[in-house]
Amino acid sequence: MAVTIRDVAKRLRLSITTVSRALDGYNDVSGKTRARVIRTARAMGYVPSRAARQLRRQRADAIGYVIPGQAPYFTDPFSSEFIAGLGDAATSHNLDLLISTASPDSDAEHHIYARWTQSRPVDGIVLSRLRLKDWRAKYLAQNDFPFVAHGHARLRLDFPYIEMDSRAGFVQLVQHLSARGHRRIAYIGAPAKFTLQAERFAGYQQGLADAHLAFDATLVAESDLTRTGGYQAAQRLLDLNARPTALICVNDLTAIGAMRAARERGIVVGRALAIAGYDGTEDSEHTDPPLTTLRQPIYDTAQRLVEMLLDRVAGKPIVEPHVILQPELIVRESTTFDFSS
Amino acid sequence: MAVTIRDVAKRLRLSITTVSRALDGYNDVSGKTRARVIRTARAMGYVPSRAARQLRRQRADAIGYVIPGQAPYFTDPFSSEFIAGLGDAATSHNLDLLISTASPDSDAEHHIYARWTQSRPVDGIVLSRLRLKDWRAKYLAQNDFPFVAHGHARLRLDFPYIEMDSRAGFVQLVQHLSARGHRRIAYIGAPAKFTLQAERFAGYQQGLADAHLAFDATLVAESDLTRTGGYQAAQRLLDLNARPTALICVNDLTAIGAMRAARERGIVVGRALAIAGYDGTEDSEHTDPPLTTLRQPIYDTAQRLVEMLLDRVAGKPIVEPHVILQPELIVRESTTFDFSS
DNA sequence: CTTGACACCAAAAACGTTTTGGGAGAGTAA
DNA sequence: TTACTCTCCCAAAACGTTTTTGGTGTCAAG
Repeated sequence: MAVTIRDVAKRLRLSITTVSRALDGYNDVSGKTRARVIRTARAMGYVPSRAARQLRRQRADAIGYVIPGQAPYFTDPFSSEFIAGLGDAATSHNLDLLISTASPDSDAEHHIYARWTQSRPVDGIVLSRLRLKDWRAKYLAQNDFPFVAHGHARLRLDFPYIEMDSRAGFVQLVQHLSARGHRRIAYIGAPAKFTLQAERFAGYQQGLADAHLAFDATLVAESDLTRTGGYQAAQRLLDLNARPTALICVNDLTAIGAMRAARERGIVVGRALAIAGYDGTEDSEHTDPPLTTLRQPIYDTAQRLVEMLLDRVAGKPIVEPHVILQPELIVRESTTFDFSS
Repeated sequence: MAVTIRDVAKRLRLSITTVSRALDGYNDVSGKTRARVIRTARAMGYVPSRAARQLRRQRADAIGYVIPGQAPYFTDPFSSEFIAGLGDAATSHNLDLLISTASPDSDAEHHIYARWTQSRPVDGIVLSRLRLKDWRAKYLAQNDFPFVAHGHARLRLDFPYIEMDSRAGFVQLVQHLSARGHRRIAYIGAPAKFTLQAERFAGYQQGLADAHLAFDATLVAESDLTRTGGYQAAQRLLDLNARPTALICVNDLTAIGAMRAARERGIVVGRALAIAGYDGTEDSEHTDPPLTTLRQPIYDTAQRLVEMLLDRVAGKPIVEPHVILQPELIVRESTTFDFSS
């Protein structure tokens, strides 16, 4: 079928060993022979069998990522960009990227992690959207399986991660809004189990405190990080008697849904209502009006995570195992109107 | 390290063969022995090594998909939903899904397909966003590598695919617009090499002809299927002296970008300008105003493609190798205003 | 009693690599 | 010459499965 190393060796009248070592760049092969081998191998279209190599080296040369979505409607641009980053990094390191989908804490999720750690089709795993008590982190650490994460958990566990200081970001955002005269600032969040919710919500509260604004629980809604979720949550908030003048959303998707709810009520976003999101997705540039948001470098983060993971897999110490990045506040028309005037 | 079949056999004082055959459900193992084997294997946490199995069976139990994006900014919800469909289908068949990214006709793309066909980490490949002369289809067919496609190519090649009758969809869309009094209907398309462009453009032209409207080349713009691309293309069209009153976009993303261009010019979408897209992504529900679009069942299509691919891999004849689906016209406020009044 | 048929199991080959442990020959030093 | 060191190459083992081939009892039929 496919051309194997044996075919190449036979053609060259060399041993399999020599061909293998020549291709792998060992220095116990003469330059002439190596050149001959490489030329012939390429000419014959030889590519090592992945399975055989994996079996022998006990390494898969692949990494895995489980998209944390609720199928069939996961269309979060965060995931897309994250996957693009992982994919490109993987390719440039000659790795394969294995993808699966499972909603958080579902049976499917448990199953896939069990399979990946036992059957070892991947050398390491990238986690994203961590939960405060993330069973995945616990499980992988327990089984001594290499992994890195986007975001951290509140567990007595040490693992490499990159996270955004989204708390600081939201503090900054509240400040931005209060400086424009907003006094009733609402917040649409995510389920409490997610670390990102804990931090962003904390940032929101901290921001209120900094601005000497009272926290009002009725101005807080929980959603599910989707457009539709944001739409529904915003409906409730906008129908309050004392309507908020500003809406901080846990991510851009939520904000996009919220904008729709406002429009349906004839509330002009950017004038009668300020709305802000988080992520800095391309979507946010094209909303009406363009959305104020906190940008995080999703693609680059994904790439960097792969680097960290590879070090982890290789057993090398990781230079900077806990990276904390600052999100960048991007002010657009959805929040520029000054309410104090 | 991990527990192997040998360990299980030793524990049970059975041969490796028997353990293997018991687990695989052959009927030349007594029921009692089988039960014993299964129980012990589970208790010991035995999971067959993927690599060893692959090597021996000459099958990877995995399928591959290359995201046709321009990194780093691929955030097309089409891909997201497509991947979700592939992933779920793969999981339910106990397959792995390998993902890579490469922009069309790039070196990276050639490289990845070469590697996947030679090194065989996947049993089959799913293609999407076909090109008229798709080298991938040609290449895979030539190398007798199993694949299926979303959309077809204009090649003398027979392969299984599912495609949308987007031509008919666009005819219907033009009819919808002309019935509302639009006479200057513009079109923002994609690069000509894509099959989807050929078909949708043809539908647009056919629709004009059906409505006895003259085709005007200045009302046609080429874009790149992204929001930003749509934004730029729309700018040109909206700055024409004789401005179009309707804008048909090759996909939703393009339409979203176009809407922004209109807003920046103070043109009220839905009143002074009709805009329509294609795909029926969740995005389209939340734009301002909500976007008229042609919905295609991305997630279901992906799942069905996996089924077809598996038949192909197994060498089974495919019941219905060429599926053609009708997109569903979803009329929303972006095109409801009647110009003839 | 012999002959199959059947149920069960073991040994060994094979999949295609990488790695281990030399080994032949040439050159150099004593 | 002998002993030693390089340089270049190779045979064989190993990775963990599945599959092929064949062997041993037991039992029923002839």
